Amino acid sequence: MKKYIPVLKRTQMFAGVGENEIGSMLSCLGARLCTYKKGEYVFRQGEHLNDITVLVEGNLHIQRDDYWGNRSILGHISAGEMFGEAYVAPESGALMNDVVAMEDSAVIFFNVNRVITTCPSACRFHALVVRNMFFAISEKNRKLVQKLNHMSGRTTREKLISYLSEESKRQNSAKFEIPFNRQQLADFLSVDRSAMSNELCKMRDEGLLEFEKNRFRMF
Amino acid sequence: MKKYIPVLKRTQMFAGVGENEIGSMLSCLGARLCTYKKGEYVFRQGEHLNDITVLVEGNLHIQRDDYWGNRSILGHISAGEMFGEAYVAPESGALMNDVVAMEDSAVIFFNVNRVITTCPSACRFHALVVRNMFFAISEKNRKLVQKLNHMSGRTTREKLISYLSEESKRQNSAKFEIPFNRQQLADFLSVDRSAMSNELCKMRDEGLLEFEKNRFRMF
DNA sequence: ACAAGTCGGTTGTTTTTACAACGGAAAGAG
DNA sequence: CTCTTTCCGTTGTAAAAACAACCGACTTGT
Repeated sequence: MKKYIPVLKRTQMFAGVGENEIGSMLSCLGARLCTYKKGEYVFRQGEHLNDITVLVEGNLHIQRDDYWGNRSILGHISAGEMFGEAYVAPESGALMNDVVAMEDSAVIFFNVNRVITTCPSACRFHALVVRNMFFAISEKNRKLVQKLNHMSGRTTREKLISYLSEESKRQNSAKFEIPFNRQQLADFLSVDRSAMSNELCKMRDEGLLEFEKNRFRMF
Repeated sequence: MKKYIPVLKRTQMFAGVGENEIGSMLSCLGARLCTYKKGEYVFRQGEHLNDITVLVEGNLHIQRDDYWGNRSILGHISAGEMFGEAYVAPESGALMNDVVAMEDSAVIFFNVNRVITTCPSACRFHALVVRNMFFAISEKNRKLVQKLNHMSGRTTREKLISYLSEESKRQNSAKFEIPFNRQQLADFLSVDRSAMSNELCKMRDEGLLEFEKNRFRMF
């Protein structure tokens, strides 16, 4: 497990904690290392989680099968990312997705109760980890709500307006750049790329905005 | 503030904490009570939050204006609900929405740093509050991810399949009930009610499922 | 320099959705 | 019981999106 401490140091969870401290916290946090061969399941649909996990090597797919067995990929996790933190609440019930190793991978499990209960002894940095975790989930939450707001528009135009308005506010300027190319933006908003491209151009022709590549300006 | 302790006792945040303990924790958590007349703003777009808040009386709207000033209602908060917890991370930036009192309301603010840092002295129940908060946002996170998955389908049918498959899995049965009527389900999935109703009937005619009111059965 | 690949815009067709309007069944109120 | 309201299915039409296919501009690698 020691060899992965440098990876852990760069995670949100351990932000601001030194390598030595991480090393001494591992047992306190109930850390366990598991490795998976390509194709093996890290989690299966129906399991109950009690651990927050960090992928320290490899990469994973989150996938789901619907009632009739049609599979879809919901996301992927790459090294340094945390996952499972949304399923650890006692009331959250069974996991609905599978998590599968796309290549040989290594995962560290942290018992959630050990993580969020600061030990009275030692562990000077435990409170910082709790804080990091809390803010990480909180921030993830915010992003999800925002994305949900963008996606709740009924038309492509509504979604674009919602997203671009937000980005303009966030960057506090009518001129701003977005971190997506067209395909990525379309995926983010769950719309068809060409239809979206079309809609953007219509909006430009109507004088609502201008753009060039990922640089936008609104009027 | 004391008069609202019974309300606080019923919140997620203080689940399992007695009224006496809540009373003695209030100062430790940096609690402040603010009241608002109908129409007043609790938060304004552009503010930075450092508090987790609980609405203890009245009800609030979350609303947003797009770049050209078109207002939309994103949600509402009723007594006992917690809000603002998604915006307290240092990196989360300015609030993008307004929160407005729909009737005379009372809100209790808790400083987030005081909440998530268990005080070394007293406060036997502080650790429980941290745990409650952590699980509350974790669970909210899970629900958001799930809803996002349902909404990322391109067609009404895809959204329905995603939602109903999930519900079937969750209730572990091909027969299950949903907690929505048609209009609520349509709103949840961000589609038109009549179009959705239509699609459900098509799926029924194709032999994929049966339903009656909010009772479903899948084949 | 050339080939291959990526990216973004455009167009036309088909499918799907939103929207509006209506009607019947059921539930609830007076 | 009757009136009103709510819920849900149905239909038709107009609007919008998905989809597929194509093109030109740029990049990248060889």
